[in-house]
Amino acid sequence: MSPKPVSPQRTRRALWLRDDDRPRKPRLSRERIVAAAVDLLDAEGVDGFSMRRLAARLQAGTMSLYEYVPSREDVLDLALDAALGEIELRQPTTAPWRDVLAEQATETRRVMLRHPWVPGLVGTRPLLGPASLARSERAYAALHRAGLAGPALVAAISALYSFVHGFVATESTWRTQLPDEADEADLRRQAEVFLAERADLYPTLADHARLGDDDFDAGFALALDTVLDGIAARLPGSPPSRPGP
Amino acid sequence: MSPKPVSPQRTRRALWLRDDDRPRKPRLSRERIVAAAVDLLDAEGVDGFSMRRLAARLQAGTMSLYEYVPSREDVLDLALDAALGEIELRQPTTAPWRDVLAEQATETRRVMLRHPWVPGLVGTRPLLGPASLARSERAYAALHRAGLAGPALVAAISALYSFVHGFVATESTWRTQLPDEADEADLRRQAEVFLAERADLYPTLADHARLGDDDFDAGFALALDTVLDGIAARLPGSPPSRPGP
DNA sequence: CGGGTTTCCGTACACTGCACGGAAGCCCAT
DNA sequence: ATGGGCTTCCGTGCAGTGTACGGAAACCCG
Repeated sequence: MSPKPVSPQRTRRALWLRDDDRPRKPRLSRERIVAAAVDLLDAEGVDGFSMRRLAARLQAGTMSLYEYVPSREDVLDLALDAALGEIELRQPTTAPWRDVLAEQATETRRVMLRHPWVPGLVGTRPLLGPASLARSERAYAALHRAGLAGPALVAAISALYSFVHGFVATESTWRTQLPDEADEADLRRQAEVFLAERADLYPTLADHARLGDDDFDAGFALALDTVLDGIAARLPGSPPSRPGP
Repeated sequence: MSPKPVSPQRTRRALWLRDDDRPRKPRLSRERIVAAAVDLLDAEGVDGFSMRRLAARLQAGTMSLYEYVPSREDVLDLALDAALGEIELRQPTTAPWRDVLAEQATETRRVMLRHPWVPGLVGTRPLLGPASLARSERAYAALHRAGLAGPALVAAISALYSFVHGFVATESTWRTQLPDEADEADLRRQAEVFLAERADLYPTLADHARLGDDDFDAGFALALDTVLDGIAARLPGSPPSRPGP
């Protein structure tokens, strides 16, 4: 009655949902590999990342890595969670929700900018690593204590972190597109000209969007505040803004 | 006095900032190539995308493509903008800002879900193609007419589209992680178990986040409304919520 | 000291992006 | 008509990729 009895592995199941117990004693280790992967990614970006180069950094044969890690893709999963693990949260869990969330958001951005390959990967795989989950848990808890629950809670967190990830992703592509100071002014000017030439097509844009000439820090703070305002408006005991359908 | 007289090309300059005039008459064309690229990406995802496979689809030699397109990376830029060009906007520019923005956001999401490789690419390169710019222009115009300008305007748009991109990126990874109906229930259950097992570490999460079991449509609508509320609160002539620093 | 387990890794295969240089078609001036 | 130049097209080649396979060597415990 079952036409397909066993399909051995139809999609790569997220690393976090599997488990793996390897006893014994090595020269390499998963930790060492992941740490080296983060370094390599910092230095060369995701394009310059390869298993051979990673192994070389560890002074090991390429295939030795596969004793500790199932695939290149999984190394990226692990490196991503390791990087996100650098997010440090000083605010006590009992602090006002807005402070907790603001700190998380800015810290997340700081870490993502320190590892410019992170934003690109975040949009590519589900965040189920322990570091990601720990971060989510704190955010959920803060807003739950503020009175949200169920779908409204999920939506609020979702709005916040979708925004943070999206913002830093585009910020990061802009920043790495302007790598050294010399060409930076050059490219900015070129971008200005580019928009100015098309001012008939994009008049408002040409007027207001300075295309990466902006202060990203201030922009982030402003946009973050906007999102937090939106969340605040949905908290119990705040004026109903507009009736839903 | 100038130590580095000419550096031939230090980073790949965004395609849109270059120009290229090719007269004459071909069997291939940039349009045909880009259209085929979108098809290939739809069918095989970004991992299955290669210049050889693309050429095969066009019944052409691999190297013929390079007559029309400088590099694989540029093909991806072009395909991305082509896909974003499918965003259709029915609202007249004179409609209320909230309607314009809401339509843009949901249409963007629809298109991104129709081409599941799009969200992953968006976080990877600046959006300077004509389709992206046209979309931005409309959004800027709508909010400009509502009274925003300068950094506040930029921040509002930035909040909105960062959110949309971020949301659809994670939604998309979840969806493609659950490709066929058979395993879907399976993975959902596994994810539930996964969280339940760790309920001591992530209590709030285990309670409220159903981990992809949710209705993405409703979640998006809710979160989008939250962000729009935040923007509304910043419009001129709305009650000051909290004093800034 | 023998056998089993576990780390390490050389080799090999199928695949990638793209540089190079040649062939073949077209346009136009003479 | 003929020659030259430009522009398509693309075969070949190179350096590089992820990882399957199977062997070597080190260690543990009997």
